[in-house]
Amino acid sequence: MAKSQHAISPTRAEDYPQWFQQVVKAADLAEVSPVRGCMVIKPWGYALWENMQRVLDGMFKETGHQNAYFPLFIPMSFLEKEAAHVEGFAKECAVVTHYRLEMGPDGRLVPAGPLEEPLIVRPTSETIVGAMYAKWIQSYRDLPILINQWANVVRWELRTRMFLRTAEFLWQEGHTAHATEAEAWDETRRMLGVYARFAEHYMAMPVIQGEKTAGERFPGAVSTLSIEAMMQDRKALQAGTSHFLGQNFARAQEIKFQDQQGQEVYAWTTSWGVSTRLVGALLMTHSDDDGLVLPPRLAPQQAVILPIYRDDAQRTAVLDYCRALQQQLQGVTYDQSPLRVALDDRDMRGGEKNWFYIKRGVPLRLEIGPKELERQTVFVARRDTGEKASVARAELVATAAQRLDEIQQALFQRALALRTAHTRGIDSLDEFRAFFTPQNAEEPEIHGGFALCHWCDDPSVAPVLDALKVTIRCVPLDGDHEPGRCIFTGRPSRQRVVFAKAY
RNA sequence: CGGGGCGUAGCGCAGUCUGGUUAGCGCGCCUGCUUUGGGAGCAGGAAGUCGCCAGUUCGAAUCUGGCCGCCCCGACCA
Repeated sequence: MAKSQHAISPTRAEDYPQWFQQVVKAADLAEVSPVRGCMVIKPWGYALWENMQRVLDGMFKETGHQNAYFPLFIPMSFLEKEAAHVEGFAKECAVVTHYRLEMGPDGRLVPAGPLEEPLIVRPTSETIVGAMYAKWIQSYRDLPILINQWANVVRWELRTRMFLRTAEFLWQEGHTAHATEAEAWDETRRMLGVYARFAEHYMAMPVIQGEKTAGERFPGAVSTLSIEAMMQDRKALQAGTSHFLGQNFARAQEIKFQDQQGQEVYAWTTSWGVSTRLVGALLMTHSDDDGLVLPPRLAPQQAVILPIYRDDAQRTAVLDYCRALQQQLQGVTYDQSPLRVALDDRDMRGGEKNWFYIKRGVPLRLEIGPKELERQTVFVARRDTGEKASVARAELVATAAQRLDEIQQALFQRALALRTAHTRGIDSLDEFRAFFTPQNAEEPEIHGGFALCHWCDDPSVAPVLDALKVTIRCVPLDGDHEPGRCIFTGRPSRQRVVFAKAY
């Protein structure tokens, strides 16, 4: 008996947040853990993250960075050093106050051995890294320091969603120190560029590079740059950030050095990061009502071979053909690596196995049965378009890389088309309100998008945005800088900024 | 942390208002047979301290109190 038309219920149009949860489940990416607010990342989800890590790590190294590792725990006093930083993170920190457990009178364990100074579990590592940099840097010759770490961090979020906001998450955080302001600014922009390139070239996710307004800035930063992407529900997702920290942390933590003139001066620092949120971003950019859709460059498996047979005789012949095909395809180079092609000979019904891979988003499914053996063909199904065709075996091997590349490009173009279709320059407050107001207030349908508007930093703007649940995503770095008038106050504006509802 | 909802088999639920034999159903799981090119059919089977603790009662999944957890909506956030 065939199930409903789509593998995922509800569909995107019916209930987008529920659809998201169902895709995570159907693709077996992760599940909620017994630990409040934390998720277990399952092998398929983790393999995806590993691919992201591998590519990003290569990009960081190409731009001169080295990996290191700093402690999970940070003395509480470290966090107090930078005023804005404390305020930003204090209310969401896990705090370690004891170092052992004892059996209580009721037979249950109770914390014992109070710590003299509580430790916090890092929500981010600027302070512990800065403390070390203060020791490592004495001379301008010690600069720049360009370090990245892959780590987990904890932010005690009140409301969590898998991959998008969990109490513990995996990320990388780059921390650099420079002799000059200009050099630190270059670094901040360079790493934002790395993120943008990764998002677009690997994730096939178009992004807007921009600068955050004061209200959205990282606590303690002078300036925060971000990449912003539009999800399929037209909401914005901040997918990566790069902070110019100025000398704020350097002053707070005495990161100083002697310059060429023998003067003692403070260093200029930056920090930048992306997290497992990128997995959520990838999901919401490409997936459909049948489950996950993966861009080939990041797919843990780029193709899967599905043997079809009735009896043992067929099984042997089909599997031989499949193994030979797998070997041939593994000899193909795609994105500078051998093509990742799996052969699934599990004893499972054909339809069920097919859906297994549809839901997991494998870009190409290659069905091999007696007919294919006879004709020396492969039955190829494309995940992104659903297109299916019988292709000569030799031709498939010859065009496999090109086919994956087509999928990669098609996904990017489709995402870009969605963003373009729902990005609009808006010049009046009425139109702005209409753009961000759903037709059905009870059950809001997918609506809105990115509004490009003139704006000025005036306190009267905030209540209007709050009422609509709209935020300023960023001031685009490469937007046209035509001047105009703020749609809220009528005052002069230097350029348009991006407004959207956001995750 | 405020408002609302929910905890019963691995998952999803019914039963609770109106206490009463052995707590059911669907999916999944196990075994067998038949099947197998888009989510199989039949037969048999395993699996539950009804979230936890206390109370009321001859008797509690059901009533009362407390606690814990999860989900949704707000405020906060990568």
